[in-house]
Amino acid sequence: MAPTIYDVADKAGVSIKTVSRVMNAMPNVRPETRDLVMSAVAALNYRPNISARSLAKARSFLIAVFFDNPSAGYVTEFQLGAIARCREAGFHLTMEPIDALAPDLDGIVLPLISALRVDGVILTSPVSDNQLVLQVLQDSGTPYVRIAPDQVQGGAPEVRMDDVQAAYEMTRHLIDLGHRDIGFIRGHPTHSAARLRFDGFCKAMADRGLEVRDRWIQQGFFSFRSGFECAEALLSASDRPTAIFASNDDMALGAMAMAYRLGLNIPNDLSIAGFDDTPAGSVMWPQLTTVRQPIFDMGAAAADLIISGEAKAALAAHNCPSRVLEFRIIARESTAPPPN
Amino acid sequence: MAPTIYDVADKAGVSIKTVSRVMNAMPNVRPETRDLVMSAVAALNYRPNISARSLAKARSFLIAVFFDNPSAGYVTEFQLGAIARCREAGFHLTMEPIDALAPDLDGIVLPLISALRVDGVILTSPVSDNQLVLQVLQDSGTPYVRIAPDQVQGGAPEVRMDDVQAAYEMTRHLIDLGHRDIGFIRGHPTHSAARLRFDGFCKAMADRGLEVRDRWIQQGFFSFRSGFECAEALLSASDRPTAIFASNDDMALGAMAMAYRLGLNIPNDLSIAGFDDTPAGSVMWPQLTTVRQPIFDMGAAAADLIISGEAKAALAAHNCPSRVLEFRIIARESTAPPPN
DNA sequence: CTGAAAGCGCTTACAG
DNA sequence: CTGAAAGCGCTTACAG
Repeated sequence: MAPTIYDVADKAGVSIKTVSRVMNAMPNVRPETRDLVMSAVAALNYRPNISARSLAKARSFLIAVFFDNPSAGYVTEFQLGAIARCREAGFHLTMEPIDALAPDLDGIVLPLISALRVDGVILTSPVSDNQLVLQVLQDSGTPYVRIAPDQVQGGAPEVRMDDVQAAYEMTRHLIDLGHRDIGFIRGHPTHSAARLRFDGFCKAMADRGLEVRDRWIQQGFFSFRSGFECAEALLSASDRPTAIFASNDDMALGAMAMAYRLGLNIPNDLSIAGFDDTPAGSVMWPQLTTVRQPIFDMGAAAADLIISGEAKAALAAHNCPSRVLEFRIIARESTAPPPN
Repeated sequence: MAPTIYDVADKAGVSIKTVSRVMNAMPNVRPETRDLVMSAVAALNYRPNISARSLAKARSFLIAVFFDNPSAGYVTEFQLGAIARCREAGFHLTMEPIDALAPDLDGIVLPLISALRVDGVILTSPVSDNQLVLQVLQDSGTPYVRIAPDQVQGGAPEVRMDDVQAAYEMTRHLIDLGHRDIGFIRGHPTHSAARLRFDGFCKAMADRGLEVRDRWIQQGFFSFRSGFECAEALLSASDRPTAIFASNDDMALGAMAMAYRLGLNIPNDLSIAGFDDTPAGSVMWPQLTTVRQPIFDMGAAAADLIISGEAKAALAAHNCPSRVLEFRIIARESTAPPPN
């Protein structure tokens, strides 16, 4: 039904090998021969069968993303970036949700990679720090890329941004506005970025000789609800902070909702800053001051590391080249000087 | 490197055909033979190579989702449902964002299906009403499923819910609380569900003899920002409605933000209702009254229609069996009787 | 109930 | 610069 390489070869009057050469942009084809083949391809509307190609090359042109992330905005944005790069190279992306706490985790992961024979796997945080998953990948010889991992570990490239520095600069932004009493909402404990952002916050406070009060540090989980609840703990006492720095946008929005509930005006009574620059933050009122994290670009970079073969090379050499992407502080309307 | 069907056959002392029979759960295998094969499979940790199987069977075990949706929450939830069903059946999902306005849309879609040879395509709204995409799929003989389509059209099964009835019941809920002055925020004009929800609203109002004022109907786009802006138009005049029914949760949350900005208390001064029951709505304060749409189940149903072969049958018979899933009105804290 | 042979549509050495 | 042959790892008729 669909035309095969034989049909194209017949029509062009060449061998299938020559068609293969043209389709794969290999050298040693005369321009005229090439044109002949291309015409036949166009006339028949031929596309190579990816299964046949996969079988012959022992490659699948398929990249899997293992994820376990509470933020739909993050997942979607990352996915879009990875797909963009895949499309340029004729690759496809398959999304595989992974429950890190599943009892038979390797029973889930192993079939995934051994049946599909993906050319590579992208691990978003916190799966990027799951030792069992890393081990299975390593043992099976599957190239993989770790996103924002915690521990440096050989065998796979890393894609990350400088979370410490970003949190440092955002804290600095609040301090420069005049805030001295700053509350902090920590991120999900299993995500290493959560720890790094907290480190950056503490460092900035210490550098200016400002006190980090225990009561003003709250443990969140990257969800809107946790931000809502942490803000209540932060704001209900009489000695409340004049600014809150939340470790991601979802929690910042939760904090904002709680502030409204308590009758506080933002930013006049309270400044709020987030982290991520997800779409919701830029349309919330007032617009959220946040750190722009290049999530789309991180997805594209991760796909590129697999497509380019760097991930495979890292696996063989057991090293971990890393790509560090740029962030940017986005000062919008949710932060202002403290009252009085 | 990875064990093949020959390795298993050798170890079990049978032919590869018998191994194939066991792996595919086909009849005519003696229990003892079956056990022999299973032991060999376990011992070698054998998994059939999906590329080889695809090539031989002319099937890919791959399902593509074509989407073009502004709501990350919707996309992720749908994807999770589809993946759950795929995993049971050894299928995988590849996500393909489609820009309906791309100038060379068929140049994008055609390679996608002819190279991958997916076993089926799931079209979420509004791609499910894109005539060009439908035509390409139909011509190529690729089974597909349409989610919440507008026009009934032969060739593919549909998965939908009764948007008219759901909007009708939600409007009824507001009327029963005592509201007579109800504003409505319409959804994105290219999504057929947007029109159906508006129809349900109008029907409920008419059935109770209530007036639908032009000024109280606003055109939104399913985004937080559009809900925010529509609510401003609705609430800034002196004769404002006592309740707002937004066509999705994102817009309802936008309306809520605007109400706060204008100093209105929810639900005492103003009731707000949404549609979808996305996670954000249930943690916002006050929790959003909304329609629970079974997005996860719709994803699972769509995958099932392809895996079970119903989509293929529909293509051959040129009919369109439909699966209509149940909704539920979730009355939470954002709606209450009108003031006075 | 089980097996030997051919074929799915490509690519990879190997010749020339 | 081009081609004939073998092989990737499965499944599908066809025998027995």
